[in-house]
Amino acid sequence: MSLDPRRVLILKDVIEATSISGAARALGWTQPAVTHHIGTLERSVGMPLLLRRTTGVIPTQAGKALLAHADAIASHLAAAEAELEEMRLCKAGTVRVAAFPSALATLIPHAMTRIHKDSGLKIRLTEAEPDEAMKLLHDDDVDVAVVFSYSDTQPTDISESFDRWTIAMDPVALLLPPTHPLAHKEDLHLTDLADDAWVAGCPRCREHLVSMAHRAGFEPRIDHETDDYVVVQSLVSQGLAVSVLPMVALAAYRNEDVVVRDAPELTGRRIDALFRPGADRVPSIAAVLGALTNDAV
Amino acid sequence: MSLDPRRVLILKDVIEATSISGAARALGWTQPAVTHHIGTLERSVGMPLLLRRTTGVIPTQAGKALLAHADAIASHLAAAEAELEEMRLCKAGTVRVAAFPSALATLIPHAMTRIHKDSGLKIRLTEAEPDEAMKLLHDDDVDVAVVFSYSDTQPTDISESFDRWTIAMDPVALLLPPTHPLAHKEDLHLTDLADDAWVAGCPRCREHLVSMAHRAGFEPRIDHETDDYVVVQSLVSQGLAVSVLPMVALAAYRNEDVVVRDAPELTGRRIDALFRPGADRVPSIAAVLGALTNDAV
DNA sequence: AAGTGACATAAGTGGAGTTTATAATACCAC
DNA sequence: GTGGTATTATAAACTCCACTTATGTCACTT
Repeated sequence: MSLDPRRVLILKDVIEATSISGAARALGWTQPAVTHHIGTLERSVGMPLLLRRTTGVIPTQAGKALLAHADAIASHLAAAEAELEEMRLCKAGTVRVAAFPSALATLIPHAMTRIHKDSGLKIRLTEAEPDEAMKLLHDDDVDVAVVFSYSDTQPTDISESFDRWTIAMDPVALLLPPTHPLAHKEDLHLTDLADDAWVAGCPRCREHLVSMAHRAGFEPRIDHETDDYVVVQSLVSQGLAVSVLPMVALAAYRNEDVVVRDAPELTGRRIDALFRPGADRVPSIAAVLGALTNDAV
Repeated sequence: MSLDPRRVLILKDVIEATSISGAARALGWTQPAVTHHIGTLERSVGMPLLLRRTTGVIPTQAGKALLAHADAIASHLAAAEAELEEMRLCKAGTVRVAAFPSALATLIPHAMTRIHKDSGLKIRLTEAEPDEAMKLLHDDDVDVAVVFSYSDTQPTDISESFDRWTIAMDPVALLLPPTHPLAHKEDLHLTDLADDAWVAGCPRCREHLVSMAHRAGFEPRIDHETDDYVVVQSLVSQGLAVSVLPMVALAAYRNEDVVVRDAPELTGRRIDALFRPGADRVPSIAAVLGALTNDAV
């Protein structure tokens, strides 16, 4: 027969109180209740654990042996309780976050300083483009994936399997070389740049660019490709091409030799924090999500 | 709120089964029962411990933390169970026995070899005269006290506070020098030795001797006193006195130059194994008691 | 001898814990 | 797609465990 851990702990109380009724008082119970527990415990081990005296009880050898283990069990329970309490207060624990580069340069640092200020949470950051970040999330390599998505791209099946908190809407801006003839044209439209050379970013961004161009009525001539927003601005500043970049990327790095313009045809992207369904009820993860959304400007 | 150790162990089962229903099957329960336990456990710690998927569950960080402690608790429970099982089967444990010298020389060795043969029990022996042995028992310095008592001495209050198993009745015999005129007299009575010099043993034995003599109608002349049964026989063999000794003492050592006789007035002593009340239900102690009583001839 | 505090036992009761039944959801095979 | 089979949660009913109350006994104390 198997030992009931609760009764083992009751035995510990009894031995420490040196009497059954003493333990009962300490537990806020009546004496027969404790007597009954000890009785069933003894029946389950098949021998007496206590010798009854009119002055109280004294443990047998078996009782002493069991007491030693009971102490260990009680310690572990107490330690677990303390640890969980710390977690509940976000004093401990690590939340693993994956984010795309420009978010890592802008949104995340704000959120991290806020979290460090009012909790003891540790954050482990991983740089990853959205698709990779979602894979990390799926494989339980991260707890939160900060991703972006364009409204004109189909949501992938994997991205749908997560819950999301939307952090921010991130508008997209046009980038022109200062020397570009239309750099300062009023009422600038996308079609004005139908014949220009373009720099495209990552596959998703390229797709978004093409999609916007199609809606405006032309096929963009994409001469260069890079997902590095510093390189994009560098190419533009030297007059080699025009391009688009999200404002968050521009907030992360801004080349002064680039003219930033808006155009009515431009559609933005949405920045989401993804997490495994239900994970937002875990306090530490909720704290990170909260810090991220509050930081949105 | 305090953690219920049973539920912590259930959580361990669930995580190891990777699903609630899997754990329920393993436990021989239904799935809602386990769901309920996990639910109350989560409520008691104030945060989710598991993330629910349709394919099963995966532990949160808090769940993993608790799992670590659950493993430790389960180990301790298993270890305790194994240890107690060994004790129950008398494969382990130590029984501390106090006994008077002649018992230590005769009864105890027989019992010990028997115990060593069919159990792994360890025995720790202490030599002690009855009064001292009872004090050791009272102070929990030994588990069993092998003592003797004469029917004509009042039981002390302390000896009454123990339970006892009677090991043997030990008759007492007369010791005469071979040169004694009555050494081979038929129909020998105690009064025949009313004018002889006597050797008396320990205080109890002396009391017993005097008591027997009084009943026979004389006051014995006690010239020598020693509680060493070798010395007693040595004195008798050299014709310095007559004496009485229990048969167990004679079995331990027998001086061939002493004549051993019976007499109708002689009353024997009882040899008991004393133990704290209830201790005979402890298997290891019961084994020792059993070996002692079975050895009685 | 009465009082006190220990333990055990019996009987009654309330609630914790379990089962049965049902529903929702996701995945897999056909 | 659709049916079958996983998983989960939830509601309601029932069982039995684990308490309490009440009582008895024993030992020590006054």
